[in-house]
Amino acid sequence: MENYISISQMAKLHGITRQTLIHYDRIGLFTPITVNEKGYRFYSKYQIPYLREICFLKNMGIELHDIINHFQNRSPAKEIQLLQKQKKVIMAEIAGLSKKNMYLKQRIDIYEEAATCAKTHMHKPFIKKMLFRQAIVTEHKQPLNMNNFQTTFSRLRDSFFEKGTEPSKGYGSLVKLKAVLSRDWTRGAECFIFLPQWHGDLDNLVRFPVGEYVCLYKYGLPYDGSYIEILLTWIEKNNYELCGDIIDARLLNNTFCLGDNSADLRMLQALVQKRK
Amino acid sequence: MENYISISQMAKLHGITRQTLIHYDRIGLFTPITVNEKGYRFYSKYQIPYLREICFLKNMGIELHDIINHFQNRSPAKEIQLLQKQKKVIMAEIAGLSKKNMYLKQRIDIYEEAATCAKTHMHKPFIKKMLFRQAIVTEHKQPLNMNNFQTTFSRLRDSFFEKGTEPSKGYGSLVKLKAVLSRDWTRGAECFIFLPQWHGDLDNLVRFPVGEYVCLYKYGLPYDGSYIEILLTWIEKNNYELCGDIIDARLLNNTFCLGDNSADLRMLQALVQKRK
DNA sequence: GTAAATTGTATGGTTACAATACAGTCAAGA
DNA sequence: TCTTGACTGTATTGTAACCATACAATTTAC
Repeated sequence: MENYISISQMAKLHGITRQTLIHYDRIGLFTPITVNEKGYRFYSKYQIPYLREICFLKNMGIELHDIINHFQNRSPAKEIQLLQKQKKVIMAEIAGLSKKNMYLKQRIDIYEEAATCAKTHMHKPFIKKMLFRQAIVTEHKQPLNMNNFQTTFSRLRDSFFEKGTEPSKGYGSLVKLKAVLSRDWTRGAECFIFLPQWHGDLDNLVRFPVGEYVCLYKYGLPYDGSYIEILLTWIEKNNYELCGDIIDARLLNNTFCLGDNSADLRMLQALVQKRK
Repeated sequence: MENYISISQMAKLHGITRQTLIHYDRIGLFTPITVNEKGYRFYSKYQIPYLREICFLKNMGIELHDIINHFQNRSPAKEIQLLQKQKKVIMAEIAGLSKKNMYLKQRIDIYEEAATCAKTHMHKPFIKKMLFRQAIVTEHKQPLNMNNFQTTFSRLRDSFFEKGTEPSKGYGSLVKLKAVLSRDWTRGAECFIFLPQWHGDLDNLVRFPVGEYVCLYKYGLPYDGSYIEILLTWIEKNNYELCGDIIDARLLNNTFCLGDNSADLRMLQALVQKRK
């Protein structure tokens, strides 16, 4: 067996294992050039480029099944087709992973804000510049109890998010401007979900303007008048005026606080401008 | 069972299947809030956010096993850790896929060149500007037969490429300048593999300069004097002069032409400049 | 001649379900 | 009341590309 290569040598030469070569033999992808009377597999030097090619295609993520088919009837033209097809697959995978990356970043950002900023600013209004944000919105089902909150949110979510996309930038409730003026906080109350990406025309779309917002971290349920009053008092005292609905954004997923609303961290955000 | 949600409804609400919920029940990831005397599973509305969270983490690519562990002892701080860890995983995956994408592009480029350009230019010298290229190189083992070609190439390959990286830009042989001058083509003959990416200091590195190359497509083995003569004659006639070793690059993997060297497409490339 | 290395086959495990088979349960219409 | 169809349960097999392991036979090295 001078000019033959044993299975372990062949495996070592390609950075794969003996098991893998046995597997390839079984599925008919790559078989030894000869087998002796004891059943030992022997490969030839000239099979090396073939196995390299198989390993290359495998490393490119092509399924063994497809590699087998490809080798049934191989030509440079067909190889180009196969590689181009796989390139598309890989680009689609990269696109998918990038999206996941974005969702993760958005979530992490929210949680980190909740973990750090909230401690220092708790219950005290402060000014913060907010970037442009979009949300989908719907009116809260009345009366405002936990059950209806759930229902409204679920419905809103299902109206937009297919499985796969995730509302990773958070969600919350709106205290409408007219509600503020009438001190009837839940009047026309709305529920929203921030959109993770830009979207054009949607009929229930809200665009939150860039600008200075008076913010306040708090725990508990939305539409809690006491915090809104604190916010309004601060705005008055500091010579600002309210320019729109007040956002009551939930920072932590409510699975962190089932049965304990005191752990439900939220952030009030009110767009303001200096009074002239 | 007024306020309960059946398994199929719950599945539909989350864009998953009944099977999946049964599976989650079995592995203890997400169990129904109650089971009736007939064994029917019933979920609660308040479990929806939990399942959403599970689906989110799952869609981010986190293993169910890790999600189970995470829910054993969950806190915002630990969730941040989990998400950041997953973000790193995903970024590593993107990096890996991008590399594959590059390898595929390089292969496709070579094959397309072989498929299109070769037909029009076959056996006729032409001028082409080449970009900067790097290769690792080693001397051919003498005598120059198929066996030694294989051996030299394998050894060169193994000296640099670990499993995972791929010599996707092609490889070939060098006809040394001194060999050309002495008309003894295989004198000091060398074997090289183009590097897919920039590399700094390597002891067997060759950098092929940017510049004008006289090229010629041909089939067959390297060190075939007749084609080199054609090239040299053309250079002379067109008032150029040879400025370095002649590259004999293999364009198609030799698995396309085992036992039929006439199908072995190669390209001679000789760096030249106009004679003053 | 013996010990160590290598080879063979066979089986179970991995992940997150999908598909299928088969039986029991439930609500609605004839 | 009976039947029909929709829904539920459990159980089993299959997926992809191997890895790990067990155990027996064979070869190689000393």
